[in-house]
Amino acid sequence: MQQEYNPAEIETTAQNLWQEQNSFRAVEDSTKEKYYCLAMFPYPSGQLHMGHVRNYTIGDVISRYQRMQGKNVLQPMGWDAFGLPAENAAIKNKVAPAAWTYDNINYMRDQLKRLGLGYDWERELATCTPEYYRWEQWLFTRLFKKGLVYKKTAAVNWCPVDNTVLANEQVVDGCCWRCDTVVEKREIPQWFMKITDYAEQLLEDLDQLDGWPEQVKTMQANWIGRSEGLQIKFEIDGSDESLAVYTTRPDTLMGVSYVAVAAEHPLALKAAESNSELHAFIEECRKMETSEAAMETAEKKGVATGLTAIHPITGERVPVWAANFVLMGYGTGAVMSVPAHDQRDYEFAKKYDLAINQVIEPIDNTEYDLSQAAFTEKGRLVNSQQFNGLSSEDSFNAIADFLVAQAKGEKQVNYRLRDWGVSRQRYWGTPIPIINCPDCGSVPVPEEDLPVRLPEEVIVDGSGSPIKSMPEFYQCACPQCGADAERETDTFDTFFESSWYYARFTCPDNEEAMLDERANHWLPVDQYIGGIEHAVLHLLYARFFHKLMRDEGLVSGDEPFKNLLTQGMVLKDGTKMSKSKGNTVDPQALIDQYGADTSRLFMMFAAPPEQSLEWSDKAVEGSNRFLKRLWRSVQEHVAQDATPKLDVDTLSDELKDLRRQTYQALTKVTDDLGRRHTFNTAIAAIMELMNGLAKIKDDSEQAHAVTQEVLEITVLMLAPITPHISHSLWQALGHDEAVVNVSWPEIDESALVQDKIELMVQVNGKLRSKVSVAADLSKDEIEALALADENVQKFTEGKEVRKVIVVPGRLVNIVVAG
RNA sequence: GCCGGGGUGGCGGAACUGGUAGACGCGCCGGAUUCAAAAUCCGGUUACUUCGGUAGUGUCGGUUCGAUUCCGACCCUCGGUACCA
Repeated sequence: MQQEYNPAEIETTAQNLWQEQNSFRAVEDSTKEKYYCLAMFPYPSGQLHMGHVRNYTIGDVISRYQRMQGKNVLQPMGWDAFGLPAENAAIKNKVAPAAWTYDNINYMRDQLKRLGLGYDWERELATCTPEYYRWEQWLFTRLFKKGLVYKKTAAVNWCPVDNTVLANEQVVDGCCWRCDTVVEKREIPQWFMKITDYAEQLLEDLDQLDGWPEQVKTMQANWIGRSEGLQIKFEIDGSDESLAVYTTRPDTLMGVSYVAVAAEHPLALKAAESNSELHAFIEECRKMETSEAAMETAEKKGVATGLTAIHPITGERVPVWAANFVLMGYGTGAVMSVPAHDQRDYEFAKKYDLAINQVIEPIDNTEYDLSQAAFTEKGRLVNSQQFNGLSSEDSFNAIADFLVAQAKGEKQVNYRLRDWGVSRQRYWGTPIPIINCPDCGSVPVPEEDLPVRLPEEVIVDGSGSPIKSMPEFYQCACPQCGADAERETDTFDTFFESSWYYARFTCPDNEEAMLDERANHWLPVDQYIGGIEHAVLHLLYARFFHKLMRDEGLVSGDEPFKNLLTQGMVLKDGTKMSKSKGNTVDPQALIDQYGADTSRLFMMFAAPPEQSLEWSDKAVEGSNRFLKRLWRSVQEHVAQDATPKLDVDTLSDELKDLRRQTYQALTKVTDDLGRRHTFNTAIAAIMELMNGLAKIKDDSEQAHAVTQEVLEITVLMLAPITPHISHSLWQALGHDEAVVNVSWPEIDESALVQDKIELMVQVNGKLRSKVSVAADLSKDEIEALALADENVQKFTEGKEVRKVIVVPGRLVNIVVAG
């Protein structure tokens, strides 16, 4: 069979066979080691984008490789189907979000199949179906009864013209993205999950995650932000009220020159009633965005409230200011300010002419000049009465003891992590299963009434969620007292759905329970793969959910994801490819033109998986060329006579070298695919091997036998990456068994033995020569050989040899004087 | 602002534990093949050079026999920043 490489044909053939044989159906089997490989499921936005192709190819390469290693592999796929884009599409195209979403799923499922990804499609799930979301409604009501969820008011972005809540993404430069109106903050009641109850565990258990990248663990630890400090009470002069502040630097307490409260702080609001300047300032702060980046980069502003606080130790009177950099939702909504030792307080004090009192001096007795910047390091206390002379560290306890004794303060562990607000004032999400009764308050929907179904036949027009004006949805009877009541019309944050789907994949068909014993069979996920942009939020919420499910007795482990691979972004024009930015490239054209194998090979070859990949539609040709060359090599090889038996003892040096090169490549590819996940270097090694094979001009029988071996190993090494062409070529090489069921090749150690090695010779760190030596030569012999080398002597002649460094198997460095 | 990445030829990248900087691929240049072209194959390709070498991995400095790799300061860029997913 001598024919052209025709990807469309061979890819269809291979995919049909996998489907007929149910090759990727995962069945629980206690006799084989399980391997659960999961790539983050997609939002069904319409078409696959390059980020998906990259993500799912990585997952498929790892899955197929582990399968060849003999593991029982589970690789499922589903749809993160609730979310904002469906509502935007609904407004734009006048289609219901459900219909739009299901259409997208159908289209994208075909695209995934066309890429030859080995999923167990029997486990497919979509989070927008009641069969899925009923279980998170169920869990929520359980957590409600445990006291792990609660309601409180929190700020949202509000567009006063559209009369709707805006996501941060919908706020552009402080204005509504649709009508350009200045966005306001509005406080509304919302549901929260007590993730802070799990802060300590979420932090501590990071230590269990050996298979996670350090950077992700660091980001999560910083996000949780555990700190030890003091909560300190300041009395308000001439009032019964007091003000609590939290500080991690109680050593600077004696340098407090003012106290700052959030604009929405009750004290500020009260003072504003008789202070028009303060009132105006609070109004101005209401026009601020809610995002952290916007708040932190905004100009620091404040207004004196006219109130005075009493210093808990000195009794000194200090002013209370309202400031835009103090956040009501964080800590106590008030901070003590020490301009001499905090840079932000320093700048604020300079701006508003407030006192700057030094109370810490450098430990090395140098003078610190406070005229330019705050002294923020730790040191020794001065101007601090009875605490003078103590170090910052020692004063922590001394000041804490003093305040505790006087009931003016206490030690406190604080977290930067805030409770998770899960309410969204949107339509396309899971209805929050709560009924609001005028008498009983918030009542969870009883288990037998679940799921609370989201009506799917609706019209979305941008004026808010349609279910908020659907009495047939929200009117109901209180499950406790039977009185007329109203259902919650808010829906869950879509992170809710994506926080537990990995577990549901183990038993998506269970209609009686959220999870069953199959969860403990497959979990934890052995390899999780997804974008680095999920390093904190999604991955932290999923870890939190796992612990919630564990404490409900649904799963047994502490952590959901054993190993994590954070893939870099696919960039276009230097920035993240995303639908919202409109810079996506449709991979369909790529697949149509070159086939799935070329697309997969290119994505894996272009960059290592953790790095970002700048898209270039020109650079695909090379990958295609390589596959065509491989195809031709195999066809030319099999066109010859039947392959004779390999006799390794009679091989020429050239053929021995080729075999060594082959098994060196296999060693590298095994390590690159299995451990390092550097698919680009694995592919480079395979290409090098093919280049090596092409150089052999030997048509002896033994050359033919070695070629057969080289090609078989090459086809198997490529099978996880380019499964279709490997399927076809494996058959061409004379095998009946489908390559999808073949094991990873064994390394022939005897082929790797090398008796001569090449050493680099440096003089003063500069490469001057290379010597070929026997592999077992001693250090002294190597040194003598290097010193005697002609090229080396040119640089050592007449100079004193001070030192010779021999690095076995690598190099010799001769250090000479002058 | 804060947290975490990244910066190496014309381009994507390699160098895994401090030991040959530029593997592999793209592009480009030259050659073979062809009536010609495409495709394919072969060779070359960091810069400078007096052809001996010299310089060179964002910038500046340090540690070391030896630094892309470790340390310090800085610049640029990307991701996240709690309602995009």
